[in-house]
Parts: sequence; structure tokens; C-alpha cells
Amino acid sequence: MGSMVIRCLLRLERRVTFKKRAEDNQMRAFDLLATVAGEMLLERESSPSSSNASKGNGPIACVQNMWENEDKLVKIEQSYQGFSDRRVLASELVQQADDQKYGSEESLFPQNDGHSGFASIVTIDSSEGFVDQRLVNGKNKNDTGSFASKLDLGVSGYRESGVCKLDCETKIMIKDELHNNGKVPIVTGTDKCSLEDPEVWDGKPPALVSSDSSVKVPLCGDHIPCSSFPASRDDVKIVSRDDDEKSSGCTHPSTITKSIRPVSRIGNRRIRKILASKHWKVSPKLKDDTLLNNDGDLKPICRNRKGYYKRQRSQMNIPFKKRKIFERGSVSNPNRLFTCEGKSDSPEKGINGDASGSCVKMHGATGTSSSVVCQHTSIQSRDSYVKLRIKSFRVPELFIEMPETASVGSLKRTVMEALTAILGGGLHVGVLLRGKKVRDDNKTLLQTGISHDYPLDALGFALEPNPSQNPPSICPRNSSCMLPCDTPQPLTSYPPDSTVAHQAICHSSPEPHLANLGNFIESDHDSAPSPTDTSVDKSTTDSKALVAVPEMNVEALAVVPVHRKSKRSEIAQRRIRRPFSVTEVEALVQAVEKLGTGRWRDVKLLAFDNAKHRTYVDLKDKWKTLVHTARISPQQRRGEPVPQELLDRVLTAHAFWSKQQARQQLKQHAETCLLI
DNA sequence: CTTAGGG
DNA sequence: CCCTAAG
Repeated sequence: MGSMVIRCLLRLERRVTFKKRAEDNQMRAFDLLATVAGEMLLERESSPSSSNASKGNGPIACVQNMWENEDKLVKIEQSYQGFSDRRVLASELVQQADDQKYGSEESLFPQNDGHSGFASIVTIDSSEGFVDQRLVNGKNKNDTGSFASKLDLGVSGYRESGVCKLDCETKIMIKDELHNNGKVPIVTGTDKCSLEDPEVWDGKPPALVSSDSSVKVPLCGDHIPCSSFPASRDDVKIVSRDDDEKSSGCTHPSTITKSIRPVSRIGNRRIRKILASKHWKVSPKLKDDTLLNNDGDLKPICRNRKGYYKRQRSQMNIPFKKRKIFERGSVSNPNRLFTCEGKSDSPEKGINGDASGSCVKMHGATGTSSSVVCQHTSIQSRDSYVKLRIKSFRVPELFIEMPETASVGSLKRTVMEALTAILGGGLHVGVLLRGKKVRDDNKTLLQTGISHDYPLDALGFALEPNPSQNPPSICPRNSSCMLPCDTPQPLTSYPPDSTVAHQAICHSSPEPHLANLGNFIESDHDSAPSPTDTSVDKSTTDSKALVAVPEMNVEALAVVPVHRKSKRSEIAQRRIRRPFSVTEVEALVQAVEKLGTGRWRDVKLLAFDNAKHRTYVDLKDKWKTLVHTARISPQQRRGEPVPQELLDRVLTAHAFWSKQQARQQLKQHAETCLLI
């Protein structure tokens, strides 16, 4: 039997849909999941006739289309409206998906079993895992070139299945059969637990959402007749619709009477982008051939050797720094990730002991392990080794806001930057066993219960922000990370003007632990402007807002500009300011006295070799400021006072070495003259 | 990668 | 601290 997978964003949308028919727990559960997971795959069975050929091709197709119009301008919804629109869209999607399968608009999530709520969720995850597997295992290894054909198959298969109409988003993934074969249901501990935790979903729906529900519902209804959509090829296209894009951005359905079309398109766009970001690990092999080797192999191409140093630096404790420098390298990461998966696919690639090691290494080394949840683990027994296979990490949900005039290229970059930031921001891997976080790092796998005979789906991995900040809850909910955001602002106060298009939308939790997610949130907000920083100029074409959504509290929805300076679209963050201590100054002075002022590399090695956060440039800069400080009056000095004695030495040394340097130059000049 | 300087 | 031109 086949199944269709729909990947969509159900963050806000769900409210609408579910509210309406949330009579049963099933819906609530789903709703919850949506909240928690943010993104998910909805799997539906499709006609058994669908061929296997279409397996796992959906996502590819999606991505493919995504970038079809590389050079065209992408039009993205302009504002705040996006929120509600998206919601509408989502509900539509769900509806349609359902209809396609069951032709009933009543059962959004048809369930056959008692506690279907949960079951469905499981299914969903499973499907994803399956997809992943297909993508990885499938003969993709060496036939990247067959992509096109695959795509076709996928499409045709879909048609055959009798599922006529696919909405833009809907067509995202289509797979067939699978339920039976070794498909390993992937239940993220996260999701599971979230569902089980009444605390999580017992909460009332966010006011924000509920307010719009009235509007949405009717809209959904309109779209229901999906069965009659087959003809509208247009609808099937995921991305290439630049033509009618224009018709959208403008009208924001404030009333039910407004046309749905525009709305859904807007939403679509939104989702597409999100999807793109989520499928990034797949995309490279689709379109961006620059990332592929000539032979179409998926092997990553390392083109940035220079990246090493900087990367190293960034790994020290300069989390955000220079990420943009890796634009190239970063972009290729997906490939690596993919490669990794492919490799791990090989039975021989089993990892023993430190399972995550190998994979993480591969991903991590590239700084790209994405965050969150995914988990597809297979534990096989071979001797006393436990083999784990991490199919992929799912990237946390991202919201991207970009001006309509932004190019596709910039969109790509933006997404990449967001991912890079997320991935390189100091995440750590969390291990989940049956949904529970394994906290004791010292336990052996065996002690923990991860043994060769352990259920395949019991183990999970999650990328988490900050080890010490995780909530006690079993739910590794916070697995998603946040991009640098400034002080959150309640969504309700979101200014409905176009400027919002340039702001980041950040769904964040007010909870302390979330507020401290990872290192992304810089501590020095000295110049942090308000979320509505006016410096964000509309003429600016730079994209902004990239935000991973910590799925927990929707109520905490907040909108914030990710970048203070509109100029900087990069996610790259400034390093944290770390004032030099007197001790450090002392060491610096001493080193300079000995080595002089032109050998910062040596100074670094001599006096700050173990201070990873001090680069030779830092030392050079510090010396510069020290000299300046020594020259100004004590009253003008700021910060921790530096002993006058040291300042005196600074001046002395500076004078000495300056003279020395001058002499050296004279000498050389003289020699040069002589030679001539 | 290092330096040197401006920002 | 960042960014960059230069070497």
C-alpha cells in the first residue's frame, strides 16, 4: 500500500482546524503534537496501486520545484498577515490531504484505533523515517542523475493512486507502501512524551490563534473539494508560480468573504520556504549542482580549505563568528550530511560504543548537524556492539521573512545561514531512550539499556541547545533552537504594517530555560534596539528573520528582529565581549615587552596560548587600546582600571618597539638603496 | 595565515 | 570586537 506524506507546518494552523473538531482527544493530541513538533509529516495511505517508484520522491520534487526559478524573484508574503494566512493554508492542507484519501471532510485525521491521536502521530513520524531511509538507502548513492526520472515516477505514481488533486504543499511527499517492510516507526521521544504530558496540551489555545479561527474554518471548507482538482496542474506546482504571485501579497483576508486563493498562496509560499529549510539535507542533490561532484555523486565537495582556521576559531568560543565566511562550505554541508547518511547506511558502518560519534563527527565536523529530533535508529546485534544509525536530524522549524524583491539566491543563503547558525551554535546531542532523556553520560550503553536486543525505535537523538538549561521535563522539547533574537515581543503587539516583513518572527518561550537556549542569545545587548528597530530599513533587501521555533508554548509567540543591523543579514554573531583582566593585561604587556609589537602571533603563543578566546588579533587590538588608554587621562578611562604601572610599561614598550621598528625599516630601506 | 589599521 | 587590504 502506498502512502502519501504531507509535510506541512502546523504550528498555528492547527488551531483553526482542530478547534473546530477537537471534540476528541485525538485531535487534541494532534494539536499538541503540532505544537510540540512544529512540523510533521502526515502520512496517509494511498491506493495500493501506487508504485514504489514514487517512494521518497516527494520531498525531492518539492525541493526541486523550489528552486526552479532560480533567477526569478521570489515573492514572499509581506507581513504579519503571513501568520494568519499560513494558518489558513495549513488547515486547507490538512483538509485536502484527508479528502484525498478519504473523501471526507469530516475526518481530518481518520483514525481506526482507539487512541488514534497518538497512533497517528507515530505513523507520521514513521513515515518520515521511512522517507529518509528511502532517500538514503534507495539507490541514490550513485545515481543522482536519475533524480528527474524519479521525480516523474513520483508524480505519476501519485496520479495513479487516484489521488487527484494535490495542493502545492500537499504534493510534497509521496511514498508508497512501506508499512510492512522493516519500516521502523520513528517515534521521537520528544513527540511522544509531549503527548503524554497533559501539562503540555492541556493548556488552552493561544488567544492569538483562536481569534482567527473563525476565518479559517470557512476557508478550509472551500478548499475541500480537492477531488476535483486534478486538472489544475497549477495547483500542483509547488513553487513555480511567479506569475500569479503578484496577486497575493496584497489582499489579506480580513473577512471570510475574501478570496481564499491568495491566502493559500501566501501561505504556501511560506510553507515552501519552511519546507525547503527542512529538507535542506536533500535539496543539494537536487538542484544546486554546484554542490555535487561531476559524477553526480553525493560526496561532498570541499572547496573551502581556508575555512579551517576560522572554523576552528568559531569552534572555540566564537559561536557566531564568521559563519558567513563559510557560506560556501556551509552550503555543502547538506551534502556531507547526506553522505554521512549514505555511509551509515552501509551495514559495515555500524558504530560501536559511541554511536553518535561517527555520524556526529561527520556532521558535526562540518558544523552542520542539524537540530532536533529525528531519529531513526536501528540497533542490530553483532557481538556485544550496538549499532546505531542516525538517519538524519531534522532541522528545527524556521521562519523566514524576506522582502519580495529578494532573489532566490538570497533566500537560499538566508536559509543556509540560519541553519549554520543553529547548527554551529553550541548544540549538544541528547540521547533519548523511550522518550526519556538519558542524562548520565557515564553510564554504559548496556547499563542504560541500549543493547543489541533493544527495540529499534526506542532510541533517539536530539540536538539540544544548552545542556544545563534543559527543563526537567522528559520532553526534549527545546530541541529546537533559536537564532539570535533580541528581546521577544508579544505577537499581539506585532505591528501589522509592512515593516514586519523585515522582522524576524520568533516563537519563543518566555520560560527561562528557553530564554537561555544555547549560545545563540548573546549576553551583550548593549546596543540591542527594540524589536521594532527602525534601523531595519525597508529598502533594504536583506533578508532577516530566521527563527527556529521552540515549539512549546505557542502563547509565547513573539516577533523579533533577528538582526539589529539590517545590513547584516548574516546570522553571524558578534563574539561576546570579554574585557581583559588585569592579569591578562599584565601577561600581554610582558609578552610585548619581550617580543615587540609586530609579532602578535608569537605573543599569542607565548602568553595566551591556552586562552582560546583570545586571538592574536584580539591581542593586537588590546595593545592598541592599552596604548590609547595609557595616553588619556585616568578620568577618561573606563572599565576595570589598569594599574598605572602597567600602563607605564605599555608606553615604554610601545615607544621602544616603535623606535625599533622604525630603525628596522630604515635599515631595510638603506639596504634596498644600496642594492640598487 | 598574519599584520596593520580603520571602523 | 569586526572587517579588510596586504603581504
